[in-house]
This record gives sequence, structure tokens and C-alpha cells, in this order.
Amino acid sequence: MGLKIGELAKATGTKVETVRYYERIGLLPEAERTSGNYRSYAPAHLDQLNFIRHARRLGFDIADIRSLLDLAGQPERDCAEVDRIASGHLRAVEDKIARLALLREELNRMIGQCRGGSVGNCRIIETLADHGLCESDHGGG
Amino acid sequence: MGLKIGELAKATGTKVETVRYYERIGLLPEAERTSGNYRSYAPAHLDQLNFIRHARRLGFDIADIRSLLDLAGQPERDCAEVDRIASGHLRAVEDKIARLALLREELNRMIGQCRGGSVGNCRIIETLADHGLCESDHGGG
DNA sequence: ATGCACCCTGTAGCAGCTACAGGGTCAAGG
DNA sequence: CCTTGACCCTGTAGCTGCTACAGGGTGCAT
Repeated sequence: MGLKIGELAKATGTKVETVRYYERIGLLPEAERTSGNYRSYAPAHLDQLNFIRHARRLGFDIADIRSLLDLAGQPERDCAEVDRIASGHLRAVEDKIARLALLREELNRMIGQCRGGSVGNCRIIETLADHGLCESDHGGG
Repeated sequence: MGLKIGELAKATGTKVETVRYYERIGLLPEAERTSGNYRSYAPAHLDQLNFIRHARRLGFDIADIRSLLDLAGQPERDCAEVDRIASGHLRAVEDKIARLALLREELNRMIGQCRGGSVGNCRIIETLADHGLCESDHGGG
């Protein structure tokens, strides 16, 4: 009566292997089994997998999603913790953007200096060979 | 007479294990060995490792760096290929930034809707549970 | 001879999947 | 009844770019 794993996967835009992976790491609860040992999923699984996939698409990592699922299961709790997780993730995303923006500038400058010609006097290669030629701090990370 | 691996590592801001890793995958040529079987690095190694580290800091992946090193060793060649690699990477970085910016918007909206209170009516949890509540296409990928 | 900092090899772990190999199940068609 | 094909099962290895051991050797000072 429940969904087979392939159906669940299709319904949520997930790969079958990924569903099994989520089960293995305990992110998705184990499904009932049919007499033929096939997994059989209930609507609750569908909801939870949708939640997981959505959170993943938003870039939350598995540990965060675990916490969020846990919290979602305790509706009476204060949602400050939810907020904390989401805000922390937002900050991480902003950080990543900032770092990538620095790389973009540096790459742009590097590429802009290349006037064609031979590798021997290619500014891109020169710049890569000598960090001193860089302006910004696209530094250690 | 050459540098020991720890000295090379320090001089380039690399970990010793990483240097050995680069050698193992053939990114850095093998070093001479002392009578005691210690690696002994020449200045050329130092230059190459600096090149590698700089490229890594700029986000190039190992395959790209392999190509760049290869090209750097053929100074008479046209640098169009170098340009192609760098530009491709720049585009990848821009792509990543664009995708992260979408996530940032969506996260911002989600978090902005949370008015405190209990998890039971937390907009963050609701939004995660239902992708339909999203506006942007922070979609599959 | 003893201690210590450094070096060696080899292997396993991280995240988050993905992709097999080598089998079983089930419904349809001949 | 038997086969074909689509699906399912478990278990394990691979991807990227390192990082972190374990279990040993080297080299120099005391």
C-alpha cells in the first residue's frame, strides 16, 4: 500500500540510492517492508523527505537538518533554536559569497591583464606564480 | 642541501601531509632522497608548490592546476588555453555566487517571517516543509 | 644511551552522495 | 511454466582535497 522506494524517489526528486543513504545515516526513519523485503513508505516519509530535500537545496548540512527535524517534532518548543540554525547558515552563505566575490575580482584582474600571445609572457601564469602580484586578500581558507 | 619537507611546507604555508599528497597524485614531482630517505627539495619545487597553492587559493581544482602547470612548462605556446581555463573557472565562480545569492534571498525571507513563538507555527519550519512557499528558484543542483 | 623533533609509509576518515556488482521479486506475455 | 524486463535488495568502493592517525626510522643534542 505504501510507496515503493522508486516512487518515493520520483515524487521527491531524489535518487533511490540517496533515499537509502538517508535511511542508513538515520536521517529518514526506516520503512516497513513488504513480504518480498521491499521498503514501503507512508505519507509521513514523503513529507519528511520533502523537508530534507528542501533544506538541502537551501544548503543546510545534514547535521543542521537533523536538528531541524528534531525541532519540527516538538511543536510546543520555542523556535529560537530554529532561528539560530537558520541564521547561522545564512551567515555561512554570506561568508561564502564574500570569499567568492574576492576570488572573482582577482580572477577578473588576472584575466583582464592577458593580452594574448605566448604562455612565456602570459600574465595569468605570472600572477599564479607570484602571489605578490595580487592585490586582494583571497587568502588562506 | 635541499629543503626538508617540513621546511618546504612552512615556506609555502602548506601542511606536510598535503605536500606528500601532491607528490602522491603527481601534482608535485618526486623529490630527491637523502641517505636517510628524507625528501630533499630544490628551489624548483618551492616555485611549483607556490604556484599550486596560489591557484588553489584562487579556487582552481587539481585538474585545472595540472593543465596550468603543463602549459607553464611550454612558454612558446599560445596562451589561449590558459585563458580558457581561467575564464572557465571565473564563470564557475560567478555561477556559484549567483546560486548562493538566491539561497541568501530565500533564507533572508524565511528568517524575516519568523516572529518568534513556538516551533508549531514557525514560518521557517513551515517553509522548509513546503517548497511551494518559496518564491525563487533555489532549485535542483 | 636517551630524549626529542622531525621524517617515513600506509591507511582510514571527513561530506554527501553516486555507482557499481551480484543477486532477489514481481507482473506481463508467450 | 518460463522468460523477460523493470524494479528492488545488500554491500562496498569511488568522487574531491585534503587531514589525521599508527607504527616505525633518522639525526642531533645531551
